[in-house]
Amino acid sequence: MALGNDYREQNCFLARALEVVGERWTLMILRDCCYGVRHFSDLLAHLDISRAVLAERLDTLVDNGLLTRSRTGRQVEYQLTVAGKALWPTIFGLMSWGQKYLPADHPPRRFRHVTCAADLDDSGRCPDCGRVPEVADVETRPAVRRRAIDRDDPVAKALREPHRMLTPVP
Amino acid sequence: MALGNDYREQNCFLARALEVVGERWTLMILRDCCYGVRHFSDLLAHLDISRAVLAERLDTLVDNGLLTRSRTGRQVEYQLTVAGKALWPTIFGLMSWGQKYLPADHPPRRFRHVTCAADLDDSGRCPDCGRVPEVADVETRPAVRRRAIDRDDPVAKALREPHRMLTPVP
DNA sequence: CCAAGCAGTCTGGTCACAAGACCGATACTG
DNA sequence: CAGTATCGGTCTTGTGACCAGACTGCTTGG
Repeated sequence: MALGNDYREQNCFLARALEVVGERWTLMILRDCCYGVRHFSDLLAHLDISRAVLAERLDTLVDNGLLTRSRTGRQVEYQLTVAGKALWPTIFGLMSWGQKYLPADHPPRRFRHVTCAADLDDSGRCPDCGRVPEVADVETRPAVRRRAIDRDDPVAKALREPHRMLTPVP
Repeated sequence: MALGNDYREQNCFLARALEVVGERWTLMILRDCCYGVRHFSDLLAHLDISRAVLAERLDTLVDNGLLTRSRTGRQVEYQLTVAGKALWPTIFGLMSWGQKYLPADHPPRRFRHVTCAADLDDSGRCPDCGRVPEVADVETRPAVRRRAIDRDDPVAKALREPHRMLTPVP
């Protein structure tokens, strides 16, 4: 969060965490990685972020051990590490908080524990087995009523069908 | 998050949530409110934030229904609404994520469910009753080993003793 | 009335971000 | 092999956010 004062602070790990994931776009990037997005160009198209900022964010995520970077042919692949995957409950928590307490004009995307086939509750827990499932065991489905105006990048298109988290998209 | 593009996006409540709480300092302010901090000057001293930014953040938090503002005598009091309190699990989640996955040089502050007298686990759940307690039912205690250099504002001093969340501090 | 404390607002300089041009490395194509 | 497309960046320029600190205006106590 390198903006002058970087939350240097009293015994607080919230400040530490925000130095890594508190910058603009970072959580959105991680959300997409949870969906299974792995390529620079896909993130670019899906997020409407500037190239420079995306490159910088990916750098700090790799540096801090939330993503790995690897070359496969002409593409570069970004993948979540264990630390990165561990942020999923937080991301999900923010999402369902927003859905519950903020006015919005679009219906919510749904998330389901695949092994129990039950939709997650507000805190990301599966009502059937009572546990908070790993990202890998979650499937996401588009909202029930589709929004009128929809994005048109490859990632958005792929996510119009049910999709297992972390599996490659598009 | 009013920086040009404000995450205007496909069916995603994460973007919506980040527009409200994704800006620099916002989550730190809410954390302090969870601790029970209620006055402008206390936040100012505890966070080392600029006055202008603090005023702006408090404005948007009040506007979005996370805090209420009221005058009591010469002071102004900020208090968490239901929506604001509902963010506690997310804040706690980020904190324990940071504690688990980020290197740091200081020991963690502890949080305990008062009715069960048990320390919360990573996901903010009480291992005894198995539920995620409300903020109001949580007590925070300073880290076991005190850090060498410590802050010296009223809030920091108050939090050197065990403290029930949401009860006034300092 | 005066002084003090609190909660802001104002100002000037610095830094981050947006948008888009440009660059280099790696394939594919003829 | 040269030419070209694609991908993943870097560079540049303008705009807006943030920081530090001075200043203001309201409320209360003496």
